[in-house]
Amino acid sequence: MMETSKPEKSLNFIHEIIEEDSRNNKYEGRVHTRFPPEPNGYLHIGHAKSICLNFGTAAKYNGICNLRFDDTNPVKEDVEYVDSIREDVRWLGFDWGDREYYASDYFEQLYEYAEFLIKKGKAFVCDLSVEDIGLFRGTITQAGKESPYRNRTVEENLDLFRRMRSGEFPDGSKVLRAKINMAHSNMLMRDPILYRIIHAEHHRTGDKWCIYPMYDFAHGQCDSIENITHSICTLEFEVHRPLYDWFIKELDIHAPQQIEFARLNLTNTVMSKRKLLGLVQGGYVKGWDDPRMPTICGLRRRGYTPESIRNFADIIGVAKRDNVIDVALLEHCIREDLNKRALRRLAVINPLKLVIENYPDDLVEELDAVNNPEYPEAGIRKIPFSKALYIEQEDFMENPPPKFFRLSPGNEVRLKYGYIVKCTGIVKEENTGQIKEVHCTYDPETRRGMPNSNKKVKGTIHWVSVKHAIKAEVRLYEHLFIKENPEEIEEGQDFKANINPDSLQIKTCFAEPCLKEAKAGEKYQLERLGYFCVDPDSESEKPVLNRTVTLKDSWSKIAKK
RNA sequence: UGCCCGAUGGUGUAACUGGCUAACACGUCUGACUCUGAAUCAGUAGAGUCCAGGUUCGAAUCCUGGUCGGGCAACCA
Repeated sequence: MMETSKPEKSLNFIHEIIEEDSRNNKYEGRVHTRFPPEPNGYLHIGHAKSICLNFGTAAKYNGICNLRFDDTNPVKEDVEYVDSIREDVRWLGFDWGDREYYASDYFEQLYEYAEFLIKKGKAFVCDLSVEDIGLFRGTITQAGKESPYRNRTVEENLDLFRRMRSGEFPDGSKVLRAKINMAHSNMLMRDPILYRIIHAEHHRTGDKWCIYPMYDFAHGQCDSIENITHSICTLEFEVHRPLYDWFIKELDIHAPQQIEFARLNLTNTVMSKRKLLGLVQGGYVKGWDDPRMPTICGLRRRGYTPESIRNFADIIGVAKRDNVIDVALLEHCIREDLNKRALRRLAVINPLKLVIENYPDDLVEELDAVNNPEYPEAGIRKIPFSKALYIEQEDFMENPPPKFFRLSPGNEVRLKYGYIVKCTGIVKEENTGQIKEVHCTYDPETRRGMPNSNKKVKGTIHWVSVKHAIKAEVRLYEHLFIKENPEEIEEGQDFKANINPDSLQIKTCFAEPCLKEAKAGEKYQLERLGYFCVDPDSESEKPVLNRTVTLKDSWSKIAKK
């Protein structure tokens, strides 16, 4: 009953900044964040961290979070991505209400900001070529040189900029630049580009514009316009913060606080958009939603739940140091969640026939099986039991090593939900000597509720009735990359050498009949085989099950020793 | 070679902002229980906080100097 005053979870550094601001009444105690993806690709688990961070911190402080599409580069962006992002964020369980915004909503306002800077003498139109701009910028250790166009008059700049807007000049011929300092130690402050000319169709504004603002000129101002208080972004934008603040100050508008955090890295996983695109385009995977992809849609199809991903984001925490999270942690999160919700089913992947010699030939019994042992309210189902069964090949060993609890000659084992059987013999293939079937006898008194049902045996194995089994397709997934840090793979290098050839194995299994009615998206635990999700995209007659994750298996460790 | 940022068990995150034996989670290993060896429960090992100095009664926390890692020279975001 006694509640300790100590909070369950300590505050992360972002929370501390927010609480500090709140103490200083910096934003009247308001917390307003935003998740600002560029619609140029699909969201992945790294974005999920950012989404949880932005929506989560807002919620924690009774604030709100906007969804804003950072669509300032028409040549890279597409509505396809907008739609997928919207769907993925919603699926993760976050609600942005009516606050769905686009940087392109603010193009007119941003344009006015630009004219304002020109009039203030803080921006100029530059005619230098791409190459020359690069040359004039200097290097990381050497100061740059000022553009020869830097001292144009306000009138000339204004005239030129307006003509840029009206479409008078071709792509690449002119840009608008801020007038800051070509000798600044921060390269981004060396007269950064504000606007460039792109005669391209924008997915929202069509051909209304032919000049588009750069990220730096758009992001902070968009934050400001939306009255954002805390603009949470990844570490690589740290060096952009002085510029972010510079625009806000020169424009004299509401000043949000940019806060940077370290992006998520996962072992055996690539996260960069370029590489993910390479996997899709190179045909290494079957699309953005391939269950081996770390994309949100891939994880969803694989069988991950929003809850498990949110929990994962919570557990990994947030800080500024580079980190590589073991995928085992992600897998732990999904096992934990699926253990609670997945229905148990019996299925055999590598069948071995088991014949119960003393079981009546034509008898079929309907055995009660619980759907989830931890949640009785999940109910029970009936499974047909008969004389001939399939068991898993690995559940029988002719010459068992010590500590092998499963079936072996002379040994007793329980058939899950059914009887205790004793192995009495093996039938082998005449030529090859391979085990064709295993024979056993059963004790009719050992069924649940029977007098001998409490008899202790070391092992329990799963089975399925030969006569009644249905066939199902199972897709067994492993990590796509063998390498623990595949992000190190050089740009342009072929993925082939690094891809795990066993990352996808398609097999047919024999399953209990009730799996016939499996519906898309449903989650099952096939005893000992792992957690599975019914593939939503399959057009196959038989059920198709994607393995989300294997069960932890301590036997394989024992066996190795 | 310049600027910015970071460094705590195998991995990640904490440590009431200078104060108790450096905590928690995952992973590891061990045991109990079980109609699966899963789950559950209990327990174990593993860091003295990048290094060297300094301030202090007291430093993971402050100062100085190093070392290592990351980011920055798209008309990408």
